[in-house]
Amino acid sequence: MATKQRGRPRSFDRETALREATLTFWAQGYEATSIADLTRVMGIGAPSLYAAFGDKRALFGEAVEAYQATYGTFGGRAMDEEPTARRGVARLLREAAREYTDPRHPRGCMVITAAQNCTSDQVVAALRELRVESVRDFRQRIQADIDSGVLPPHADAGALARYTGAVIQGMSQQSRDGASREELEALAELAMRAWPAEPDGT
Amino acid sequence: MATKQRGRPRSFDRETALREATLTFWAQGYEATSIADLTRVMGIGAPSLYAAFGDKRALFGEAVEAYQATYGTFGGRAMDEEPTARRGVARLLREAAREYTDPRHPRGCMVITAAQNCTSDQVVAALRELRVESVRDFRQRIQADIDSGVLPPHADAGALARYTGAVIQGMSQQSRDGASREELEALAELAMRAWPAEPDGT
DNA sequence: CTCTTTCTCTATCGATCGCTACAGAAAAAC
DNA sequence: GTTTTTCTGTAGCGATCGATAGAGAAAGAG
Repeated sequence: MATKQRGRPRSFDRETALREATLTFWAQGYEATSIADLTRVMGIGAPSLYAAFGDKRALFGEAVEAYQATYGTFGGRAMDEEPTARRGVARLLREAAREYTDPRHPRGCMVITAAQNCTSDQVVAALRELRVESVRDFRQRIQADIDSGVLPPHADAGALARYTGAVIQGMSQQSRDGASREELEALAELAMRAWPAEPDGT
Repeated sequence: MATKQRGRPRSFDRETALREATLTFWAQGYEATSIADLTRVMGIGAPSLYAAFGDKRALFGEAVEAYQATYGTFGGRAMDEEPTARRGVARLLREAAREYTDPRHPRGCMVITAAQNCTSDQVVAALRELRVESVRDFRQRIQADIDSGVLPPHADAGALARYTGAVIQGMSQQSRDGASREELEALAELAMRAWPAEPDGT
């Protein structure tokens, strides 16, 4: 694996370049980001970009993966670490308010925004699949709580899951439209009132 | 005003052409729609397009106006015709579920989707202003109900307004991701549970 | 050192972008 | 009919798009 490479080694750090590309795709979207934009922020020439990452679509794919592995982990962590679906979603929304307005990186969620108005069906479908998948995960988690009596039997797991996805997408859009962290936190707290109460009253 | 025009009259119907342009901008967004796309769906040549509408941005501006004057009227009508802000928003969300999934036109809301990932700051800002304005209108309507005792005094008009905007944007995105009318209706009904109750219990 | 391999830089490819000059066609004014 | 005005179709403008060919530079292998 780590065998000595022959020939001239690349003169830039691949991870750093990918991180810059990720931030640019996040801020501007897939199609609105040109190769010229990428070579500028990555600090490399076009041939180096193509040699290291394939083509624009492959680079975007790696950027989405890098996003999910870093900035996008808070959602899954909230759902995994909290004891119930309701608590998980409440924490996820609370943390999304902070993440989506963090001044250290672009606003909103890359998976939601980066492939909007994109002429490549393949790119559109890839990110849509990630969004649909996360709603499916919400649903399974909520249904488990209904089955085990943590949520009342009349609760609608599908509707709650889709509602949660919609609130997240709305928060992403609101953050891009200028909403502050405090405003999104108030929005998130309000959104949780739509949930049925758990037996212990939380 | 209706004086006889000299010279050759235009051979296409301006309204019809604008309607087709609106549907295309709605489906694909501002930047992803090329002049070639527009001339094809409008059935005219590029010089006719520029003579009748100015340039691409002016045509998009007219398309947004045409959208608001037709497909986009249901929201304002719901808020105007219902006696309270809560009832107005409930009806707005219910009707959005139908509008956003109507098979006779593109899915979702044009004002929300058409300027995403757009390199023209001017176009981005124009649609954002429309979105911010509608949240401001929600807020004023809700605050009036709080002041008159229709909603409880502890209600937060700003948070409720922003929450409403976020739910609408989330519903638009969910419709584009494949949600059905029935699914969006369930989502809308759930979203209304976050509202404080009115004195009459509705 | 020389040889081999790989990366980097310049320059550019064909395609498409928004947009328009120009000439001919069509209809009202006379 | 002729003249005048405006629209339409062809053809193409300069700029930018994603992507690459080819030559030179830089490192390990021998």
